[in-house]
Amino acid sequence: MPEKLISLPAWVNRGKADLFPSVRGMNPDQDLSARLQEALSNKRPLRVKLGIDPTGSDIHLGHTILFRKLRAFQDAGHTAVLIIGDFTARIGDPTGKSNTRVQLTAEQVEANATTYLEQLGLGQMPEHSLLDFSTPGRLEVHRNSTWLEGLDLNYVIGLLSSVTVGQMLAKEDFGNRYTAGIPISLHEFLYPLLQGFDSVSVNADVELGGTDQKFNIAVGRDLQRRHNQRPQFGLLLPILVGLDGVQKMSKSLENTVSLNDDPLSMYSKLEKVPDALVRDYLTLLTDLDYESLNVNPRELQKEMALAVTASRYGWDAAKSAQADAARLTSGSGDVMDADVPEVSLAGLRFPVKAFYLLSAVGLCVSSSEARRRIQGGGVRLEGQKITDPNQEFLDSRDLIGKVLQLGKKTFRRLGS
RNA sequence: GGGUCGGUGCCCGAGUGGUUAAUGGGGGCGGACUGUAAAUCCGCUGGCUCUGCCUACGUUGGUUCAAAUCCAACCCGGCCCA
Repeated sequence: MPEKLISLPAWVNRGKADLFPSVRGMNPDQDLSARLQEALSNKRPLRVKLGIDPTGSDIHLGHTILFRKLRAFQDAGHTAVLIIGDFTARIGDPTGKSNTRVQLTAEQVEANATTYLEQLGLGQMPEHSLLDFSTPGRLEVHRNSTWLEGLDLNYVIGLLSSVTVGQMLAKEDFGNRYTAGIPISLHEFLYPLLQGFDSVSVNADVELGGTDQKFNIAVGRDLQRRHNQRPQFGLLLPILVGLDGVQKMSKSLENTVSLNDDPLSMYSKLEKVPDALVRDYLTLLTDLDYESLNVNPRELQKEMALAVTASRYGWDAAKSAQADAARLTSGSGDVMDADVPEVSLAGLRFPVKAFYLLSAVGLCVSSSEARRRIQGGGVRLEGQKITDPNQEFLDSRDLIGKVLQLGKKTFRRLGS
């Protein structure tokens, strides 16, 4: 053993759930550290692929752990290859129940893609940008319709022949659904193949994904081999558990922190994350070192919330969000100068009843719900509990500038 | 294509002619407690500027004073057979 083994850099390892292949040795096809070494000596950056499905318009913290890893590769001099799954999104992945399958139009998909890129930092101030958009050679953005749209049937059949039904059913979620009698549409079998074909199309060296992507990324390796490419490495990161502390962070489960949340909401949500999650959030969403931090669980929550908010909005904004959160929930009613999201009262006809105000302002989705909230004792105006849903406010001057509170964590400042 | 079972509120799941906006559980939300947590306890959980009105049990029609409950057709799914 003349050469000594190189170890994987810390920035690759941080938060890593799985890496394959990961045979320790000098072989750059089997050992990612050797591949990184090779890239360095050949001065040929690796092509690191990450695919996103523009099915929604919001990026949440669950997505950002992948983007952070992608950014780490960029910062180490490699090329981030971002694939917008506009083609696949248009078809609509019918996972789960069949009746809610939403067909997105090309326009919707395009609009989503645009807002995604903006949230990732396109055209934003570089210092809080998730990805590096400005350094030449560090980012490629592709839409997979470019190569998927024109695929002919012969070719598709060829793709299909490369995987067996048994292999598909061995995939955990297909297998579970199959045995549970939950419908699987045939075209869902096409998804892993199309995603794999993306890897071929961009000649990826590494593909990033959540742990649920192992199968798809492995299919990509098979297809690359069939196309005489060097198969990619799969670098898997954990699926972030959402605010409920149980299920994965997902918009449909309403347990997300969105990148677009204002600093106060972001901080407030994060500082009450279940204790068991704080460590994961710290390692996956910040650069802080867990071991070096305060051991008091409450303080840990706060430090984590502060750091995550800061990574998005900067330390000043995060600190003032923290201060506002403390003031708003202390119950002192000292709420006057807190930086609370403002809602306009324009368009309201006075006199206005309390429950109507609540729904008009968007704090409750329906006026029936607003009535219930008030009857349940969860609504305050300027710290003062409102008890009668039919309480009337005669003039907008009675309301403007005041803070309306729903429950413990939702606040709106009433503006003109 | 044939047989068979099934489609109920955010989810699961009762209800098989009449106080049924529809039992129960989960989840969610609000309150108390607390660390703004967990656990626990209590309440709420279709819509409507609401003492009343409206819409709901796959869809559409029908029977009936009255249907989620009966009938018909259709749509969708599971399983078995081809």
